[in-house]
Amino acid sequence: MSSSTPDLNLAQQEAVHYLQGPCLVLAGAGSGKTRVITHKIARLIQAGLEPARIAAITFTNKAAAEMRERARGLIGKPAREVLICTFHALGVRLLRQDGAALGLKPNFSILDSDDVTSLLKDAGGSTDAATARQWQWTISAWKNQGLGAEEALAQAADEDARQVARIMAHYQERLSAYQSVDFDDLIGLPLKLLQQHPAVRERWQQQMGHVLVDEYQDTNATQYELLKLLAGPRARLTAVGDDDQSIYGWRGATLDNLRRLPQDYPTLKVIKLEQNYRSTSAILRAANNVIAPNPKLFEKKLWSERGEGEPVRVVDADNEEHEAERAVARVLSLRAASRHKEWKDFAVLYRANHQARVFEQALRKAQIPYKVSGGQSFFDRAEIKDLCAWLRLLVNNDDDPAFLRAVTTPKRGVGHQSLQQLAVFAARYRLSLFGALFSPSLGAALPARTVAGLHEFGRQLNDLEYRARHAAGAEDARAFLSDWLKDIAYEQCLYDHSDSPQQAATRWGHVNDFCDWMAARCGGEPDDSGGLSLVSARKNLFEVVQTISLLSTLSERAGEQNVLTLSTLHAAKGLEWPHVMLVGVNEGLLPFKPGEDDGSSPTHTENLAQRLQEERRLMYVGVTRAQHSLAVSWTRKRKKGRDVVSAQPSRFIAEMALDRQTTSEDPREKLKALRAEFAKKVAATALR
DNA sequence: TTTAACAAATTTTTT
DNA sequence: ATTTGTTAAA
Repeated sequence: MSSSTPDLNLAQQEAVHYLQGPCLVLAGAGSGKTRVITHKIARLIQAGLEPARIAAITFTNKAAAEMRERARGLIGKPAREVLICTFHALGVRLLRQDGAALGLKPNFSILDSDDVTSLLKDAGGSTDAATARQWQWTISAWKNQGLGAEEALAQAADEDARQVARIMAHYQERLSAYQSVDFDDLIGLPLKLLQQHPAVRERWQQQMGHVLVDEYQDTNATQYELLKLLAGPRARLTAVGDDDQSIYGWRGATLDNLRRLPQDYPTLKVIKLEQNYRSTSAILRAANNVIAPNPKLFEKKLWSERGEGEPVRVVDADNEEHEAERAVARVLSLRAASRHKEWKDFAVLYRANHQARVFEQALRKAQIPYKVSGGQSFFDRAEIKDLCAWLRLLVNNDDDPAFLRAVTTPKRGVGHQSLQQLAVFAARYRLSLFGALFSPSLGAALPARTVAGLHEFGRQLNDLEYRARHAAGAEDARAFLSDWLKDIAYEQCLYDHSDSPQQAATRWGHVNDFCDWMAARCGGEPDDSGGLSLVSARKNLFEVVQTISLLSTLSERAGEQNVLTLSTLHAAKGLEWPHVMLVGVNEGLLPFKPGEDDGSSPTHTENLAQRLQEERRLMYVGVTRAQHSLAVSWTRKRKKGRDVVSAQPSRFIAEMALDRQTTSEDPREKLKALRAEFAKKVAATALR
């Protein structure tokens, strides 16, 4: 156990030692909030609370993994019993345990975003994926406000909204038929559960001795309600957050939660962490300047003892390619300046995922190793989704979206036409697609060849399910998985469908990574359990499968590689690097301009101002990621759709109020000047 | 009716 | 560049 006088500053100590009631810690960027949370966990244990009764809630798996690691470093073994997980993982836990009260079986499936899109396409009778996405977005927003289909219909403003509300009703019917939930349900349903079932609520409140929330400013309305219920009447709650780093408004996060906390909890203790341990004063000054125009919810001023440091650089480039070249040049020159710098000391941050591409090319050309974080996740790969569909179907036979994917991989002569017919058949008899496979009257409804294919699929599945049920522990799981892959000849399938043999090999490699990872998890790896293993040890394959949808990265250890990081600003939150380059800081891109708004969403001026504030916070987050050096770059031209348009530097660059001489000159210009001079000389000598 | 090959359109941020 | 929708061949 840690000593009672940890090396914390006064504010941090106060936050850690205040156990009398609800507590809000306003933790500025780089002020050591993870440190405060882990020390507070230690303090709670020291004060006699059982580790298993402490919950620390984060937003991302990465944050949860880091906190778990730090807690273990500080507290040792008891840390393993502390529930450290994401909001969504907590929701899963609640629903697995008590979801029956809502008519949800413990083996329910979690649909990923793509499943939801295609489900909505189907439920709403749309051929257009873009409209389905729109619906998805609207429905998600409703759910995040705690609205169901009926309420949404009742309060819908126009016919459009009413139509989406009706589609939502269909969608919900499908979800319950499939025994499936979407991401928003993982918060909304647990909330409903605790609201409507007092016995369950009291049991969970009893269980929760103290709840700590990380990144509190990112909570949405339903998450806040859930938190309040979990913390219970005695409000054993520590919320840690920073209003200036609220960048998830588009996902339903609302700063109202920060505003309401002092009102809902009159005894709330508010503690500000204002000392920054991360950045130099030059960087911090730029950050403070950027955020200054925003209205303040809580007044706070960050300061640091790290010295003035290098001035923040502004870099201009002709276009994206040139910008990438200059970024690479900067990395190389910084690295040359001191031989101690490693690749992992550098990060390139940008607004949107697609901006990564140019930088990837430039880095590859310069042979600089890199990783892209915040891009598409490992589990979004087609080959992994194929396998997950099979596994999901094994766990939950009612999971029709999984069925549709699994039945066509590998191809077995059953195409969409047949599946359409099967769906009609299943709907008539109120069966799941899987259930319909074994109906005796199926033969009358579908052609014999198709039925044969379907039966073969069903037989395979039954066989697999039987074997999977008995697979526990790493060795069993590994054996099961490789048998299965052999059974369905998946490797062959990959080679048939890939463009090139080496692409197939890469994919097969992914599949093997996936299997290794699954097996490791079945063996009860202590490392990354997604917060779902109270009693780790050996796990059944089924238990592991159920948590996959929540994950994005395969191993949290990827961060330990010595490579440069490319990341979106959103994905960069909570991280830090010695040298950061903020790229594409252009008007229209960093204060993002929604493009031509075709009147589909009425944009109020008030809304627009809020959007700008959030963009500013995003810039603030980017600036505050840097420890020693920061460069901000923009391009004079940028691609907009197919054509190239001229572009302006972001207003945020001016707002940083940097000294004028910090603008670095382009080495190419220097070279050009030298050449010109040389040419003049040559011309002069030639004249003689 | 299925599948593979081909043309076309599309990008803010994520659990 | 990737991914969806369309068309032609098997």
